Amino acid sequence: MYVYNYANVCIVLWGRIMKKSPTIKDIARKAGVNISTVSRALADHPHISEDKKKQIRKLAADLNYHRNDLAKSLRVKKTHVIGLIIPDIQNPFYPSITRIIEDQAQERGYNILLCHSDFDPQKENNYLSVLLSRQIDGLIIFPTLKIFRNNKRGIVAGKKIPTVFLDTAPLPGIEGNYVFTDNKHGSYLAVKYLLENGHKSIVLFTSEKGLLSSLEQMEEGYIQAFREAGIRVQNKCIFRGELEEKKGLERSVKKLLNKKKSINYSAIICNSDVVARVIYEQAALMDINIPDSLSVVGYDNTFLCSYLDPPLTSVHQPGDALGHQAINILISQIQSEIPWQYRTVSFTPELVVRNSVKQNV
Amino acid sequence: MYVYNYANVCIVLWGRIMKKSPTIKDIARKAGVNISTVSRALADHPHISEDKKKQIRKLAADLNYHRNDLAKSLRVKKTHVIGLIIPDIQNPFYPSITRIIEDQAQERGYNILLCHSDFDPQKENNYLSVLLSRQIDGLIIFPTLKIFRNNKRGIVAGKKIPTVFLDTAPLPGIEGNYVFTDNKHGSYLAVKYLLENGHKSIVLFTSEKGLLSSLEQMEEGYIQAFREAGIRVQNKCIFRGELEEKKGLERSVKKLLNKKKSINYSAIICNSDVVARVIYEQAALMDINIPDSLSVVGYDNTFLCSYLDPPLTSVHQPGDALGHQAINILISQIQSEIPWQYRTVSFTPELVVRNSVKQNV
DNA sequence: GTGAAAGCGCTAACAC
DNA sequence: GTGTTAGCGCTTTCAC
Repeated sequence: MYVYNYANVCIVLWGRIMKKSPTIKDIARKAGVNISTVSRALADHPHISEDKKKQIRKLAADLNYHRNDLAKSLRVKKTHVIGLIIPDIQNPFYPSITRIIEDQAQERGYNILLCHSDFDPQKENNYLSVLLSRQIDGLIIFPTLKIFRNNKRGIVAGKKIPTVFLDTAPLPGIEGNYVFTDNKHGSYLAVKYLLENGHKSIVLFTSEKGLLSSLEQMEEGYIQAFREAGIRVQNKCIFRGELEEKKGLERSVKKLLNKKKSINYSAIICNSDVVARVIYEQAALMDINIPDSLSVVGYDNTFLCSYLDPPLTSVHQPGDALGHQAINILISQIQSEIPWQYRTVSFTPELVVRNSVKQNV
Repeated sequence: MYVYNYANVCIVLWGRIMKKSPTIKDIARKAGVNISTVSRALADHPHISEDKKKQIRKLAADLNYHRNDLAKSLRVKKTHVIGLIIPDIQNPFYPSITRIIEDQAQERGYNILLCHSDFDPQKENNYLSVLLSRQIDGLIIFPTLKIFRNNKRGIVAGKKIPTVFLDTAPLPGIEGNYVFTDNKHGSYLAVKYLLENGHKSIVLFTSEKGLLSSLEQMEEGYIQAFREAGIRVQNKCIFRGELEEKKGLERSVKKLLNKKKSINYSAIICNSDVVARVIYEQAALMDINIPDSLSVVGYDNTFLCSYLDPPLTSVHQPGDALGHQAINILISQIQSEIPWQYRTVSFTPELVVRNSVKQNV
């Protein structure tokens, strides 16, 4: 590719003459004023005469001028870009959160860099590194727990970028804003409901230990509900599957359903509606009837619930509210001119009963 | 906010001493070399001795150095950022496309700025302007048709940013890459299938004239199918609803269903599965049975289809393939060192038959 | 193999 | 009210 600079106006590219993007310098030359005057006029600075402002704005429009935000950001040390790291936009829990975050951000002059982590600490770390290089003003993340262990004095902590941790209970010693659902209570509700309906052997579908705060919390709630009922929890009823990718999830679900012969559980509590969906699919293939021979409780209460057959009983997480809080808190911190007091917002989940649990076993 | 620069190492902020992000200058000073040496070492330039490289890399890691990409981008005139403008991530057609685009981009060193247009030309324009200011290297957009009329010599065209137009048949005189489904054929298939099943009065649910290329195409296919069958199309069978926002869509659907008494149509062809879903919802409220008193054909063949009751017959659009093509073409153009030959890729849709159409009327 | 220096486009402190 | 100028952090050309 051959590029020649020609009088600061054109570039000869591939033999064709193309316009170089105009800069304030070009506008200044045409208007016969200094570049700082242009800069001020376009920023609607008070001490510039209205005439000049009008003239300069017209010139800018005529030239199809667009400010180079890179230069501005480099200078003022603010990018108005927010990094958003979610597990996977294809999980129906995330689109509404993403949409709300983007809408609010846009309204307040920020843009969103979208990243998918798949709950994979390594992907998460890579993105974090990229986002820091890009000088994001703030970060919203559904973090794995490893991020805290690996990066305590590392990426997030070291750079002190305003951060909202979503779906994570506060971690001792880690400063940051936390917005989450009380997942301990969520699983507690699910277990309690199942126990009340006579279920005894209830599996909790979760992941490898120490992956996600929300899952650790769910385990606690699960255990607590049993304890309150005076029932001992068997270790094998906590099932650790692979959540990271679709194939892995299917494999795990198959494995779990095969175990039904040995451990005769009657119900599964999932950590998301997506897991429940896979259970429905695999159960159908194995001729296991839901809810007659297997009860299922989902998590998130996404619109999948009403479309599944039978409709899925699920623990409602207020996705919209989580997104709202996250973006508002983040922008507040970014724009705060006084020392920031970190916020923790938690929501209480509710059980939404549909028809995937067998009554009065 | 009071900020003091102190020896280029620390900043006193809100009374606390905070580390300023280290720059290559800091590394250079510590290593006792010139900043250009550091720059070269970190870029793995060939003419730097291995010893120095090692030393400098270690120093960078120790300082938790992250290159300032703003400065780099400003200098090299490449941001490695791609703008993605989609209507709404909450429509289940878009998450998989988005995911694929982001994945491929990330793999090749690009990041995605996510924008929601809601098919609103004004929002679209605003985002375009923002993205240009941000100096994106490329753009993927589901455009409204107005963009072409308003910006022929304007935003997109004027700046010559590599662009992939998604879901739009090529527009005469507008250069760019086009990736789309042959929606003319899609609606043709739907009408043909309905006619074969004895339906006579078939409504096409579309939007205001001239909003989207895909909808204009659908109209053509719709008309063609009738013409081939020797049936005259009545104007009132092309229904123009509001797609932009949820409330508007519901209102339009209600209006259309109310018309069933006057125009006794037996089937509706939707321009998306989401529209079909709203029809299902409203029909249920109005005690209209699907498919007995109303047949519905969806569009996109998203996973909604199998979850709706009865399962929705829908025209399949290969979302994944669209996303794949779009991002690959875009990055190819961005990285091309020779004059770019614009590409047009179209996919042929298929009708996926389920149970939402009454047979042999 | 390494250093010196220019400059990307912009803002803002300082001058008048 | 407007001009001059330094400098954000980086890459890259040109010396040596």
